[in-house]
Amino acid sequence: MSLAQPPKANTLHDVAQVAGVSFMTVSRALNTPERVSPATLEKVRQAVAATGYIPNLLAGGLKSRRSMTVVGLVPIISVPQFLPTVRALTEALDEQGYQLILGQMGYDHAREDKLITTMMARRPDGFVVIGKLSSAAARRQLRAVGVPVVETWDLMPDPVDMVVGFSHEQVGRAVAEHLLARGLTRLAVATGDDDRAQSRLAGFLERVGHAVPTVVNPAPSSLAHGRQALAGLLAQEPRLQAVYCSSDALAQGVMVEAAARGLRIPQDLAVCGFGDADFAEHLFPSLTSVRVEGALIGRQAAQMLLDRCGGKRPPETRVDVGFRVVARQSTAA
Amino acid sequence: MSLAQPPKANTLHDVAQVAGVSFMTVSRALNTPERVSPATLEKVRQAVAATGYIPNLLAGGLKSRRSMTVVGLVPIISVPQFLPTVRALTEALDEQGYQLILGQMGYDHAREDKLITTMMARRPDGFVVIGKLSSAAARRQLRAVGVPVVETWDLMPDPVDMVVGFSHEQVGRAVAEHLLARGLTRLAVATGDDDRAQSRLAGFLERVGHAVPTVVNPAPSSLAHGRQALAGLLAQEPRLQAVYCSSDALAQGVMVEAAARGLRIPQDLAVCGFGDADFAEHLFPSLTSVRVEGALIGRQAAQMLLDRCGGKRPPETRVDVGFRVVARQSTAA
DNA sequence: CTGTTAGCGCTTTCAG
DNA sequence: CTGAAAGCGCTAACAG
Repeated sequence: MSLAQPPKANTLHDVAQVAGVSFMTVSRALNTPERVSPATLEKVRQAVAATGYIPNLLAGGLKSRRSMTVVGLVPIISVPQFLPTVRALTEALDEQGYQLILGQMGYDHAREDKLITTMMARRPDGFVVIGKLSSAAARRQLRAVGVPVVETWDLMPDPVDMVVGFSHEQVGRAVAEHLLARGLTRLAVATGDDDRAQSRLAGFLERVGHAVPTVVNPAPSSLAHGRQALAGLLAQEPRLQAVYCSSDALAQGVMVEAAARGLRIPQDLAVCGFGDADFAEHLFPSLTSVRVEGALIGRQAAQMLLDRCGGKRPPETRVDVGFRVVARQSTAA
Repeated sequence: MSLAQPPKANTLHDVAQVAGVSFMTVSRALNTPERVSPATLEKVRQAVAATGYIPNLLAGGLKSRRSMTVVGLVPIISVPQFLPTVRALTEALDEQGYQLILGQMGYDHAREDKLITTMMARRPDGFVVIGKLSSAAARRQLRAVGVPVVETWDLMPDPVDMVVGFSHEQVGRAVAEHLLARGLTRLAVATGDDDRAQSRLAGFLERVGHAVPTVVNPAPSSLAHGRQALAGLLAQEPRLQAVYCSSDALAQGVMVEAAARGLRIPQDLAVCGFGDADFAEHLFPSLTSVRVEGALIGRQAAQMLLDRCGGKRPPETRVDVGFRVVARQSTAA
């Protein structure tokens, strides 16, 4: 071969030699310092500093069966919607010494089985999934292994293990209610084609009580989709009064297209988004949306996972974080 | 203790037993199938399927010193700017059997040392950093260990190891040139306070040749910051002709604030962003911005890293992916 | 409180 | 082409 193996890093043995104790004592000094005498502890501390020792978690994990990693499965990372969750999750895990291994499932459900098998090879201590696991094989596999799993951003009736989310159907109903309460009756929907958006649509239609003009675009939805959607919806129903959009990006697109057509919001057209992105309240006019505590979902998921990893009290297995319709100018009466 | 250890998964031994060969042969069948007879290969294949065997990469990595992981360090994951890079990086690594471990450094440079030490404990085969490593200690440590490092989104003169990015000063100059060429002279800047944005600002001012009204806001910048910024800039110079913004989110905020004040774009105020977010070309009016191939950066970084991991040809050590000012309506003459 | 003894599951190396 | 031996660096269990 050409190159030598990567250089060997210092090990517990090296530190032990410098400190003049057994390597096992060094291990204890690092992991359970309360079981080591203060004098020894100090010697070890200095030896660690002198050698620049960094533990090898691969080795530790092999023996202890705790890799101190959690796999995070997202549809694709470039969807802003879920970033607060990923961020909070990563931070919460990091605080406890766990790291996040990122996996992208794509919206087509195709990679799911392969990805989970790949990830299992890393022997993670848990899985956090944005959305639900849709592959029966994957669900079976995870259950069989008994690894903790938190599905998020939804409240499916039959989670693999734990779940923290909210009811998308309720969101749909609440949005419909919000619009109807303002006397808006000629409604329409611009929505992504993912499961959650479809659930919201179902709830929306249930509350409205009849079909409405609808444009469905492939997830992840974008501002461009929103512009196209409004064009399509106006073609179906020129006298449209309000549009519910399955994301704030979509809603923004609708607002842009409305502006381009000289339609005033909310006088000529009311708009409601979903997700309450950071920009929603700062648009002009400000955008009515549905606030979801994405960061809370991430923190909660981390805690549920770590509780279970620690073998602590049986953690909550199903957490509803709720949501809130935030009324702003775009749907003002 | 309360709970038993997690259940033991199948090992090479289990598969070997079923297949009626030695465990070493199974290992070869999986890793170097060309060195195993077709008949044996088939037996092993069936045994793997029957047992549902999933390799243990922790064990493999311990001996081989190749963990098949790469650490990705981002400022914070919730900045949309870098997502195409993270996405492409994750995908490119996954294709080669590598997974991405995510680390968030924050914009304050404080966590850098601690984070890198934490990550080193996982013995990654490489690091990809969005931005530059600023801690001298961290840089020294990484160099000492000899682990491949790719810094991205910038072209610093003294990278730790490899670098793929572009010149932010050149971007600043190009944007200034673009605005000046349109006869706009009363310019202003709304910018984030991160290193890269500051470099662009420096290039911008160099080309302009004199100071201009400037509002600096803490990264990551948002639409809300953009609105505030325009308000602040107009207070400094009511007859403003053009604003360069260090991100498209900021630029969008400037556009929103302009709309709220009844200013027409570009007639009353020209606006230029940076990053060419997906929404830039679909705004109304469409937003002039600076296109950077974020996904290319991710793919290129992955390739450089894996080339080096494979001990292949000395890979490129410095790649300039360039950029392009995309002129749109927001700066039309 | 400290040390010794066994591996964790795999890859490397060396023999057949 | 296949097998046996050794050990990666650490933790768990048991001894002192």
